[in-house]
Amino acid sequence: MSGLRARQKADRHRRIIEAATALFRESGYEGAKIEVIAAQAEVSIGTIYNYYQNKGDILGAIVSLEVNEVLNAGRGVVARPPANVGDALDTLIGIYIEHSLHYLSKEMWRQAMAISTQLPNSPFGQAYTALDRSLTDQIRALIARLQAIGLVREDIDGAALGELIFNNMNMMFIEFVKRDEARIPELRTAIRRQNRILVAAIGV
Amino acid sequence: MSGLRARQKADRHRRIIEAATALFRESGYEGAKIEVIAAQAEVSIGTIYNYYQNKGDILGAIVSLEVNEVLNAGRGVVARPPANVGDALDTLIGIYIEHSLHYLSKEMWRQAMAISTQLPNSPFGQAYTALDRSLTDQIRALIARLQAIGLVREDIDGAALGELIFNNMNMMFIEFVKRDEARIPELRTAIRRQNRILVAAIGV
DNA sequence: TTCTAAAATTGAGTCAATTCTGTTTTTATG
DNA sequence: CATAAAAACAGAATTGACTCAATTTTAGAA
Repeated sequence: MSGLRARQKADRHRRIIEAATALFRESGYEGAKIEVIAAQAEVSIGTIYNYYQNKGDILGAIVSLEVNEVLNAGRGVVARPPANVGDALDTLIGIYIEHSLHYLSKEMWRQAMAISTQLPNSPFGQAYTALDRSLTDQIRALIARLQAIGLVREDIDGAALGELIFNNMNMMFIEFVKRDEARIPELRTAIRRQNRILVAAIGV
Repeated sequence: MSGLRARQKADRHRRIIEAATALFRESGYEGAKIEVIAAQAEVSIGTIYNYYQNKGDILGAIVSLEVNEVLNAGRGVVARPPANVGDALDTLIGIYIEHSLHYLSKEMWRQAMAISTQLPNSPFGQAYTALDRSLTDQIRALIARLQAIGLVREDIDGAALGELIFNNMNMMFIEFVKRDEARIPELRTAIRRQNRILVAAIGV
């Protein structure tokens, strides 16, 4: 019987994530003390460290939820892309960016990104890299789809192009979260302008 | 007379940076305790914090040295670029990448990047952003030069293109420092492959 | 040379993440 | 239902970055 123990475990996980999400949003990542998260989740400090290797991993679990939602939303665009290369890219990237601040504040993103570079081999570091990879793959899938439809030249190196587009978008997003006053519409406009160069180069 | 006081100050700065560089390389950023840096530099803990706002700023000073060297080396390429768009980009990017591990280990880069996203408004965060900006500007200058020579089409949006190339390179470099086993030649090959798409699009 | 205000240094103390060890709870077995 | 091993928990102790009030050093005026 794996009953009680497993149930309690899942329950504690949930309580910790809920408490942390609330506190991160409320007081910021640094401001949310482990002691307080523990109290609000009704577990001890030791238990938190039994579930997560460090404070960053708690944030990591929250980031994963967000990115997986974004990936899901992106699937629809890849399946039925707008009938124009520029719009197709803009729509997919739009989904990524518009969703991005749904659960996570800019400060939470900054911390998450920082931790993922700081500790690339921690559970969260690896998970974050995998998420980036999934996003890159989704952009590549869109390009492949556009090639299949005949909107993008067949001789284009889709794998390299997908990386190029993702890397540029991601870097722009990093700069975006670094500046509290930066706004989404301007971010999207800037990325559109950059992608225009590519769109001109790859269209049939 | 600005003598003694200024001299001692410069001397202490130098000793702190020297001690920190050695210890960061030896024990890693986390492993290098402020207490030990202070002892090795023959100043007190408090003095270190009088010179630098936090541990990250010490690393920041070292990063600035490195990046400024790279920027200097890049000037030569911009002044007399190879007579071919692909080679010109590859040469400039080659300089950036080949220099990058001269003073800084991958671990130091990871920390520096992490801090710059984590605390974008700290002295170091701002300096790091400015350095990125300078590198972007240098790539833009190269493109402008190539346009002047007639190797790149005049109607290309040079500003956006420069960002695109820098952002992609930078993101590739971030992934590179995140993986200890990653090697420079493979990094350069991958970036060359990505840039090939652009080169094809922008050549006259 | 002597003296004083300003500048700089010092290191013990604070604070919060993480570790560690003893205790409690759960499970499985007879 | 008793019990021993395994798993999970608790929270006091540790650790290391950073602060701050007291002390020392320097500059330069008298």
